[in-house]
Amino acid sequence: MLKLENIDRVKYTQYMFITVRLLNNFSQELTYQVPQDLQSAVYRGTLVQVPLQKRIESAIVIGIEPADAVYPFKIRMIDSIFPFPDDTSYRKFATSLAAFHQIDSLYLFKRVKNFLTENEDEVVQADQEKIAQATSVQLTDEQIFACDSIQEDLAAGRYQVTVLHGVTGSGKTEVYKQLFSSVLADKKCAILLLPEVGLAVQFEKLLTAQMFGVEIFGFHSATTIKQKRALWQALLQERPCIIVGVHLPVFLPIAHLGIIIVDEEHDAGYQEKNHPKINSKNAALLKASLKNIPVVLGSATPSISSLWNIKNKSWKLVQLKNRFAGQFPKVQVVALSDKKERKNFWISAELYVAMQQQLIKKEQTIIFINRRGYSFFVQCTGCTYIFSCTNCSVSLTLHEDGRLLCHYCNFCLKTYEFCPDCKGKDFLRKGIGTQQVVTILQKLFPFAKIERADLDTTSKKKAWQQTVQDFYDKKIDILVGTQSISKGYHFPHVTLVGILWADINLHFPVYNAAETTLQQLIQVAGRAGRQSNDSTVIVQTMTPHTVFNYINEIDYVQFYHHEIAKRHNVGYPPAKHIAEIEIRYADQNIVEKEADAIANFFISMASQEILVLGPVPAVIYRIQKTYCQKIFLKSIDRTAMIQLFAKLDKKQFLSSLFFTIDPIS
DNA sequence: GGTGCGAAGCGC
DNA sequence: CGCTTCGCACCC
Repeated sequence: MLKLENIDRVKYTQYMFITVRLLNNFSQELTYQVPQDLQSAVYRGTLVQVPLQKRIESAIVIGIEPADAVYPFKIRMIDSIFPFPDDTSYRKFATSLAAFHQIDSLYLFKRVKNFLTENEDEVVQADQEKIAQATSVQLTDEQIFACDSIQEDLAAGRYQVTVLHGVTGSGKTEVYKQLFSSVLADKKCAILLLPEVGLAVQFEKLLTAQMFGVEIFGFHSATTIKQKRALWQALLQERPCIIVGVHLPVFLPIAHLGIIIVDEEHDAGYQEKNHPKINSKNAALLKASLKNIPVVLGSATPSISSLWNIKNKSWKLVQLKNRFAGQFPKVQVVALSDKKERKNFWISAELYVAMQQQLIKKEQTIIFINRRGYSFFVQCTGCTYIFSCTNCSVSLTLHEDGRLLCHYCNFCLKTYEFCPDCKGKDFLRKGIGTQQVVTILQKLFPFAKIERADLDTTSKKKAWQQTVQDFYDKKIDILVGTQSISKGYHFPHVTLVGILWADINLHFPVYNAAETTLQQLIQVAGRAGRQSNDSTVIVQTMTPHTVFNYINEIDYVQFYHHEIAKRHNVGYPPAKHIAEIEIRYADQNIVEKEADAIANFFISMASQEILVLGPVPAVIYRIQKTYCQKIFLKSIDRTAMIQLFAKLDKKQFLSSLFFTIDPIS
């Protein structure tokens, strides 16, 4: 064993010198040597294990140094090379993504390393979903056309985005399966993204059941460490496989990737919940463009921005217009404002009659409402005091058991007998929730079997599964639910869907409220009539709005023309881009002062085509005892906004800064 | 004089 | 970041 102190400079030169950056948050660059037998495998970007003081750390090679360099300190030898799949575009991908989000360029490497070094014990159990077993089917002409079109891009090896607009029940999955088969036959991998873990698990099972002799890996928060390691092994060995997940699959280095499919591409779930708010659909587009492979964006309700890109970025549009089975439901819009005689404010005469018919025909009904809990808030009639959370600036929500809960931090108030302000005892309850609806319906239809399925009950996984199974088995007549039932479930015996308050989110202060509301309504409406030719959707609204003209799936694309004009007029995505800067700190005064300083900096530095808005306190300006201010930038040019933010010296502020391009609220 | 904890310093 | 070392308060 050679002692380092004894090696003179001549002997040094037989080694290679490298500078590395550690994958923890230690940002200083360090220099190491590489022993001769490892030299041929070390490049810029190679992951290595290096000794640091008394431990071994992971690091990335950022530079190769001249062999005759002299250092004023002892140079230690790297320990080993970290096994990493041979993905030639990965470094470019990682740095581009980091630049886009204005974060550390090693961010992706850190995440990949973290999942490889995760502890064995923490195993999250996935939802067990029932898969309707569909044997392989003869493709329709539409499906064949879609496959052929995308296969052309596959064969040509080009980056081409295809928006696959397929109405609910049109068999997009069959197209995906076909594409996977050809990619795998070519000894390449495929990525399938879904907007939430539950759906990813479902698809993983469906593909496993329907595609034989194919390696399928789930890669999301519900996959066990063992499964993740098996996937990593497969990637190292460059075995062809399908990787299913929400965000993580696009972050992986993959040697031979053939295609990326993003299902339900309009869904907000693709944006990560925490900063950096990486949108895996966008990340997929970046990855595919660097690798020259096709991307398929599937949806029954494609996003306005994707439809815009068909016009403006030569994306392709392929449509599946026909349902496999069953006809589209009849959509009926009724006004809740109308003072017609009815038993309860929330149940219109039309809905009441339709539900009664259902019970007589012994067919199932879904009642949809997008609110959690019993009602919105509790207000004192004496002094108008509203109970709100002590940590967050939002009103507390009343639950069935009388508790008041904060939806952001789970703060809980058990009793509220007296108003803390005026000691009054009279309270007003506003709004509507699933629990209240169940109570109302139970009164109206005393003999019907009614169950609820919202986020509250969904968190109790077992009970939720049982409810879904019971509904599937027709043990329940009426299911009252929130978002959670609108995705991925096929209840063939449902012939009536009632949407209680369709415009509940329509007047929310976000630019895409109409788009997301319509997408949600179509999604829910699509639960009806998967097997029947006579089904109905009743949409109850407080105030009339043009989006309700487009609920019929066939008309969806028409909505684009209506909506895009509005986006142009007010300068919102996709016509213009938005950058959001969040400024957070525990002290309110400091947050406000620093937010002003940052806004002034932007105003002084911004070019003509960047608009600076704010600072404004965030809608929920206090979450878990942290204050938050926001500044928005608006411009056609995303890069210009990124460069402007990059110019800001972040170290001078106490507040944490978070930067997001085109955030989804 | 021992110890316990937070701040400061260092890593190749 | 993770680990070691330094220094001061506090022990009774």
